[in-house]
Amino acid sequence: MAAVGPSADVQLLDLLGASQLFHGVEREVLAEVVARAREQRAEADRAVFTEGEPAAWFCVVVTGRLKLTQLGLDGTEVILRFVGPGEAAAALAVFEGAVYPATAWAERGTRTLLWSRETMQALLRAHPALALNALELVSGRLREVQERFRELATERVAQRIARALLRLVRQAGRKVEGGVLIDMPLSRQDLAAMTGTTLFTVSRVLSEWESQGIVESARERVVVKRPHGLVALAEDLPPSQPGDDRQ
Amino acid sequence: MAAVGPSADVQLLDLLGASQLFHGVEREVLAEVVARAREQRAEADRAVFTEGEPAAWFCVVVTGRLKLTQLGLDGTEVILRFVGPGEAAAALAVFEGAVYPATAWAERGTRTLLWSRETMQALLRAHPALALNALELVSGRLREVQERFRELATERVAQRIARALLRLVRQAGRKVEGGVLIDMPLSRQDLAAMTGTTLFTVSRVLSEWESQGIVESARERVVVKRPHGLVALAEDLPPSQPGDDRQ
DNA sequence: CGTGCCCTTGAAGATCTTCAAACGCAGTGG
DNA sequence: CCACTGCGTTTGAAGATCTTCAAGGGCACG
Repeated sequence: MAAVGPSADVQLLDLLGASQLFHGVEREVLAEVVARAREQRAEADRAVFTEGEPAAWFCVVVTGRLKLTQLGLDGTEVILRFVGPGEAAAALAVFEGAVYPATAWAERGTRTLLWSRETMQALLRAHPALALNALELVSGRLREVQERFRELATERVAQRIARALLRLVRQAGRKVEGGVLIDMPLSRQDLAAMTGTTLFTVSRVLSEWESQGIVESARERVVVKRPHGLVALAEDLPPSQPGDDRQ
Repeated sequence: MAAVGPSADVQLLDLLGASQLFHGVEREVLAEVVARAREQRAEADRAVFTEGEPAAWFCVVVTGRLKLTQLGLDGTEVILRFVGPGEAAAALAVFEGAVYPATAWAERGTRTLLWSRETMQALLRAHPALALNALELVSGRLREVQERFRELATERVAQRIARALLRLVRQAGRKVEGGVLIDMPLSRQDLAAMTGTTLFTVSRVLSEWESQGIVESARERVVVKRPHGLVALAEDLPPSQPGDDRQ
């Protein structure tokens, strides 16, 4: 872990200035925020922070990605969401609770900015605009989790997997020949942990969709070939035809 | 709907002063807040606000209770939570989004305080302490929904029903002879909508628990006779003995 | 070239939903 | 006062959905 040097400041200012939490705050405040940050390269296979531990650091991803998980009583892992560049993690821990409500796993090569809980709370108190941004941030996240809760409560597995893939396309989609690649390592187990099912069921569903030409999948890799097909499945509409996806 | 008269001010000041959103703010601010509120008696069988409609009012319950629901695509109703006296509803709608993310149904005799979206946002901007309270409020709610999400994703129906009952005991429990009454009209369908199952399954589970002496239930009414029994079910522990509950 | 990890597939079965029928209590109106 | 009626509830039976367990395949990486 190292203090942020002046050379990195410009990039970081841009990153934070475009982030939901810090957007719209004055340049001088942003400079103060950057000055108080510590940068860290996350080590692979080690959690950046761990569910249940005292909340010490607020976190913004610079490059790479975090995976936020919770553990069920029986040890089943649930994936809450992925955190990409410019996005914040551990907001809850710092704004409200005393412990992290989730564990954060870093992809290889992930770099993060960290602020201590105390620093973050001081910044919020000193700059009301920041507190309002934080309120918006957390509110948006609440809306999203409530929606996922409703989906989990009312929809079948295939439908939920379709939704998960569509979210991932929006979040990490990259156009490739013949479709949209979800540009991150994504195992069947990951998809299962996102949708409240098992890796076996995910495997079966993806195989079925592959035979219908909706997706193409390999080891930790999914390409969505016909997004409209997934939308139809997610919205529980009559299945679309292969031709429906041309634009 | 009527402006709040001076005679009601003292009670309302107490109620708001003790609420999560307004606690700790200065008396004069609180007075301003009350002055800007409108009080409303909710009509039975009519929604106080409706999912998907433009967010116009922020809401705090004075007496009675609101039931917040969402609709699934197929019309299945999901209950997000209940809102009691001093608690806020439609926080999301006002702090972040443009539309209500849920529908609010009032119990008979429910009275609410309402602030327009614009008023609420002006108050937040004018009083940073209020924004920090709001941040804490929404953060706490996010933590709670994430936990319920995990439960829905990892636990069996009976376990989730046990948890729902324990939450209701905490929220609306009233000691009665032989147990704790959940002091509100609570149908099997309600419990099903809280836990992502069907009223039939809830009925079967409650019948089973009744035969074990854990609960006693009637039409829209549940008495928890052995809370520890429910805790054991919720935590997936070996079943407790009837004697375990004496204090 | 082996080894580990992820993935696939089948079969069996648990869990839960769906549908149908009927019960019983509460409130209503005769 | 009583029958009627509506609504929440119960219960059984059938079956859909999904999980669990087992076995094996295949790709990437060392």
